[in-house]
Amino acid sequence: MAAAKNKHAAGRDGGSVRHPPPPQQTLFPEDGVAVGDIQVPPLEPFAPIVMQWQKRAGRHHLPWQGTRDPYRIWLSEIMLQQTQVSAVIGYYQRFLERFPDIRSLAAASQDEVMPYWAGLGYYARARNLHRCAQEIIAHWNGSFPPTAEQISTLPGIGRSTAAAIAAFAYGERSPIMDGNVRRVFCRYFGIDGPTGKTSTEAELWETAERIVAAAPASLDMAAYTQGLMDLGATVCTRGMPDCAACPVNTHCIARQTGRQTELPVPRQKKAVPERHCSMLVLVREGQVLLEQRPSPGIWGGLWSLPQFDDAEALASACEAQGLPAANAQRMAGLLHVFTHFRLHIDPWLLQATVPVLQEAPAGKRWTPLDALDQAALPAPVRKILEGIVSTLR
DNA sequence: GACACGTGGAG
DNA sequence: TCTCCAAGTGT
Repeated sequence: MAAAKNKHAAGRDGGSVRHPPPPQQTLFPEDGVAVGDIQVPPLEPFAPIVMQWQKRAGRHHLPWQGTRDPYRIWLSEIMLQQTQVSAVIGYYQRFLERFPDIRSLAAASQDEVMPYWAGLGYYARARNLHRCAQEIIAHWNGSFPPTAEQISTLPGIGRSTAAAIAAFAYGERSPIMDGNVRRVFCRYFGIDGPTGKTSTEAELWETAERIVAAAPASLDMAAYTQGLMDLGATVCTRGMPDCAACPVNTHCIARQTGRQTELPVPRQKKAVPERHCSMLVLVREGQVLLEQRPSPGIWGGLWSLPQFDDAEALASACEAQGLPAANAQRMAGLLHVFTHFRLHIDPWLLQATVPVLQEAPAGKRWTPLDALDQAALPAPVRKILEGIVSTLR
């Protein structure tokens, strides 16, 4: 154990954990901070302290807590990928009501599943979730594989999510690595490489493994795992961490060096391109024409408005179908921001007074305006249609 | 390693 | 308004 701890403390070739500067030197001479006072964080007590803190001061009443049902744990972990707790709670409860177990999910069609994910984002998660359910029914006799390594072979489940499921459902000692853990570790161990960089991520994973390896066999892995995330979410927060409330503050490198707001170091950001499109809101007899988005791709599997590069393309497509494009009214435009581009949307409302497109073309569907609640709409499309419905009323 | 993939909350 | 980024994974 001492060897492992020492190896970690010393930092490895190319790693960014720093050797403590020699004693008598000062890191910030103007502040008079004696570097000799800075201790390399000890590894062994970390996990037990976090575990005990979780039991005392962590979160215990989130909807997916208090169960060891892998299905519920899995669902929550997928929904929580890159998504804040507050956004997930409602979706989680509605989803479970409709699909209470893995068998009901596997038996459903993707079109039955997507409405329960619409608005949550990252729709490949829902498609993979559905595929995963069917795979578990078909190849794992309806129950989750017994180890994190096996769980991680399933669609939509990477190393961290697999570890979380195994830790919460089985108590397996596999570490997770998410935004919370990343922030806590970067600060506590003074890891200052850019997050996302391969070497930094490798160092973080290795740190996570060493902590678990150094912990006593009595460690409650579920509580430790939860505690790590609770710590990052409620104490070691991004903006202004509450170091006074932190159970591991004494050895935290960031706190000792006043670098709480510098760590973790974000990776450099790229310019976000702008895109434009026009969307057709074709209304006929209280119904609107929707078009299913191809997957993979943005909004894959959801039902959106027919989309065109610009107003001219929209108009010629209308005319080609015998629709009076000249009667289309331009509605208020809106800007929708994605991670990797910004989309300017110009919606055009066309109310057909005579029967048009009696049969919806392939990949399209007439949807009653009063059934949009249950439709799998992208967020901005829902916004557009809500505006239209209130206008027509 | 780079990029695709959503949405909304916080500061 | 604008930036950052949240219980990441797949290609």
